[in-house]
Amino acid sequence: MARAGLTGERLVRAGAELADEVGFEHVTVSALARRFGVRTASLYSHLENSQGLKTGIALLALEELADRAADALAGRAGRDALEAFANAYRDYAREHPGRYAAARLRLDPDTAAASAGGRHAQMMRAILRGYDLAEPEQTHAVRLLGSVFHGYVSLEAAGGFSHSAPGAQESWAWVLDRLDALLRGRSAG
Amino acid sequence: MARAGLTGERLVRAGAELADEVGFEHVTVSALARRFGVRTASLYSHLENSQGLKTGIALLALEELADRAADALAGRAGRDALEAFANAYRDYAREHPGRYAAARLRLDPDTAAASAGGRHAQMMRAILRGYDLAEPEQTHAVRLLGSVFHGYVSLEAAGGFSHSAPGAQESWAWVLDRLDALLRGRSAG
DNA sequence: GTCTCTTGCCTAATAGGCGTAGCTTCCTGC
DNA sequence: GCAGGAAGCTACGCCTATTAGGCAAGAGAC
Repeated sequence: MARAGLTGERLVRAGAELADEVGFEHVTVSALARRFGVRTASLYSHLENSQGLKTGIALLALEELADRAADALAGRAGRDALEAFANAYRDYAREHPGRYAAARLRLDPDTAAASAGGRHAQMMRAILRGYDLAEPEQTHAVRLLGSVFHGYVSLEAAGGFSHSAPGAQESWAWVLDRLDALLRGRSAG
Repeated sequence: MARAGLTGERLVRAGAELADEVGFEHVTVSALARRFGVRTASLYSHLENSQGLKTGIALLALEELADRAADALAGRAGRDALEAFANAYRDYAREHPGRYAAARLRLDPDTAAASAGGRHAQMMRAILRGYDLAEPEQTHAVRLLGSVFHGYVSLEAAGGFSHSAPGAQESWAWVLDRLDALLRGRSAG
């Protein structure tokens, strides 16, 4: 019988594609097996279990998102960096809704510590170096940025902004502008 | 046989309690039936299906949350209103994590239109009357508030703020303060 | 070119969730 | 005291998750 060439890596990668197509909550071991033309049970040599698959997709997404954000940040500072970073987030979520949802999966502390999650926080702090914030304000600001980015992106993904004017893009630009002003400590504009 | 006294209403209510106890994603028709000491199939006289149960819980949560927010808002304006509203959101999410998660369920357009979702938007606009924002800024601001509240609350619920100083409460106060300044059009403070 | 051994995918089987069909039994109105 | 409907039941079919054990394809030794 022709072998399908399954590996943990390939399964996670295919799982991520599946997530983008059908939604992260519909990623199942069975669906993944179907995609490879293989029996469900066959995946268990390469996967701990269903949860492990989901965790793998989450880790992949966190890594990809961190890579994109890092690229976007390269050579930028201040408002420029803020916007590039924010857009990296939003674009990733729009292009890869399933992966983005996966990235929000609650990980156990050890897994989380070994994930790219830390890079995300580091990058936000790097952006904030362009503004003048000492601790504990800097931590507060990291949390604010995380909240706004995640909140906006997930409300947009849920369709919250799609049935009213103005468009989601305009509000996004306004939000980033106001956020920049807020961090600079001024706001009239 | 002793009747359990099932009704759609009671099932949804019990489903909401179950959600708070075990998490919204673990609410199942079977678990609900067990809770009533009844066979799974018996619930289908009162429930369309599993999705209908979840939708019911979502609608209940939206309603409850709107009621709380309305209470919090009564007699307040400006910054006071902003903080009361924000705290109503956060407190509800902390007391009822399962219900809060349910409230984020994506509803089909008709259901969404008939839900308390509109009240939420109306209340945000009411708060913004205390600030000086014309359209389209007002809509942008509604989206910003929604993003920050939802984003902060969901990151906090995911444990994102629990393993570092300062505490989530302090950041929350800072965020509300900055948000108020941002909306007022000033920010040094 | 054959032997054998590992590995990769298979079948079989259990357990649990969702949902439908059709049955029984209790309660109510008359 | 009976007819009819509502409430919950049994039985079933299908889907997903997961474990255990089997067999054959391909790799390396000779």
